[in-house]
Parts: sequence; structure tokens; C-alpha cells
Amino acid sequence: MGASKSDFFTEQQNELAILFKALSNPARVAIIEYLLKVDTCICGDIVKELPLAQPTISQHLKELKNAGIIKGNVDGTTICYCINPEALQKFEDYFFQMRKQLQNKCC
Amino acid sequence: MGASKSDFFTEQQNELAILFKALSNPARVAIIEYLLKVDTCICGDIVKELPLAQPTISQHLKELKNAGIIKGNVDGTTICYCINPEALQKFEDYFFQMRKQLQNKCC
DNA sequence: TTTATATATTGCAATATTACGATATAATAA
DNA sequence: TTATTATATCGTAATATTGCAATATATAAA
Repeated sequence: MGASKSDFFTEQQNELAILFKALSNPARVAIIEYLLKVDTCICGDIVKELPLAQPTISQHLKELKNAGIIKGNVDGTTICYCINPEALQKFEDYFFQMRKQLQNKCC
Repeated sequence: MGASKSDFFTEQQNELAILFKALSNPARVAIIEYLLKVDTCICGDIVKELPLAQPTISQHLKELKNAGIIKGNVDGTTICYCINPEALQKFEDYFFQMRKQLQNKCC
């Protein structure tokens, strides 16, 4: 196959998987870390920073944006990218809920 | 290609990507949610719970275990699985650090 | 209008992931 | 020893992801 059986899982489970997938690649982790450092930047800055070609960076930015982890605002010829705090909140909420449920009753 | 250029990123960036990749599939999210609910269980319990075949569940459990997100203890014929609290802590730490760095200076 | 700059899209090759049937392994029960 | 039970591994087909060269688009500058 290759495709996951998304239809059989809850909407929330699928949404979470999409959020995690967005961060499941070292280049995208690096982009997020860079954005954290500089607050805002344009695509070209990241192309200079990382060892990947411009179309590859553009594609990664698109995936991060589709997942809602970053925002991109058109500003003339350039596009200003920044981290979406709401997405971070979603992650934090999820792990907070997990820790609340966790009973530490291990095998 | 298909392979990410892992060599060009830091060890921490690659490790994080591996952790996130482990949760980037709805079946694995569902397994984690089930484990949170029941604390501990065996592979067969998950096979009954999810709409996936036994080899598929076994493979997902292996991936979660390799990433360090769950632990599995052999107990006779069965293997007892549970969530590894240390992995959850790593995620929490990461998002806490992110929030600390985040300046909310968006475009 | 022409040129330059910034980013996106297309098309494609290499590789990875997902899922499962068939089968192997390993511990216990009869 | 011979089942039985629980899980893992192998092999394979379908699909997804990664990365980039070539090219398209769109804004601004000359």
C-alpha cells in the first residue's frame, strides 16, 4: 500500500498525525529552529542558511504552512514567514493532556 | 531522491525528526491514545482495537519502540507495552523551549 | 518595455512508508 | 512431543516523500 488507512481513524487522530508529520523531517525542524532565532525571515534567507536548493526549501515551507505551523505574508516580491503560536499551543496542549492521563503504571 | 540529507543537519535536529516521525501516522497516534487509556497492554489487545492486521500493528509497535516512545517487556509468551514517560518529557521540554524563545514578532 | 529578483510549480528519479499474507520464532499447555 | 498462542520477520505491491533542474509567475527597478 503506502497510504495509511486514514478513514478508519478519528479526525483528531488524523489531524495530530499531520501536525507531527510536518516536523518529521530534519530540514523542517531546522527551518523552525531558524525561524525561532530570527523571528521572521524570507524564503531566500533559509536557502542561504540550509544546504538545500530553493525549490526544496519552498516545498518544505509549503508543507509547514499547510500544517499551520508557520504563517507566510506576501510583502511585495518577498514573503515574510514566521511561526504560528497557535500551532505550538496545540502541541503543548496535547502533551499536557498526555501527561495528565499518564499513570506511570508501566510493565 | 526520497532520502533526507540527514548528514547536513545536527544530531539533535535528526533526533527530533525521528521522534516526530514516530507520531506522524494516525495508527501510531491511536496506539498511543489507547496505551494512555489502559496504561499497559499486549500487542493482541491493539490488534483487536484497531482495524489493522497483526503484522501491521507489530511493525508500528516496533517503530514506536525504536523511537523510544513506548517500552516493551517480555513476559512469557506475551509482551507488555507501555508509554515511556521520558519520551513525553523530551517533547514537553522541546515545546517549552520553543515557547520561551518565541517573541511573537510575526509578519 | 526590459531586466532583475523572489518565490512557486512541474516533472522526474531515488528512496521510504504502509499494509498484509505467508511464515518463522518462542514460550506455554496438553 | 505435539499443539496452541502470541508476536516478529520476510517479501512484496501500492503509494508517499525527498530533492532538484527547468521553468513559470509576479513584483519591482531601470
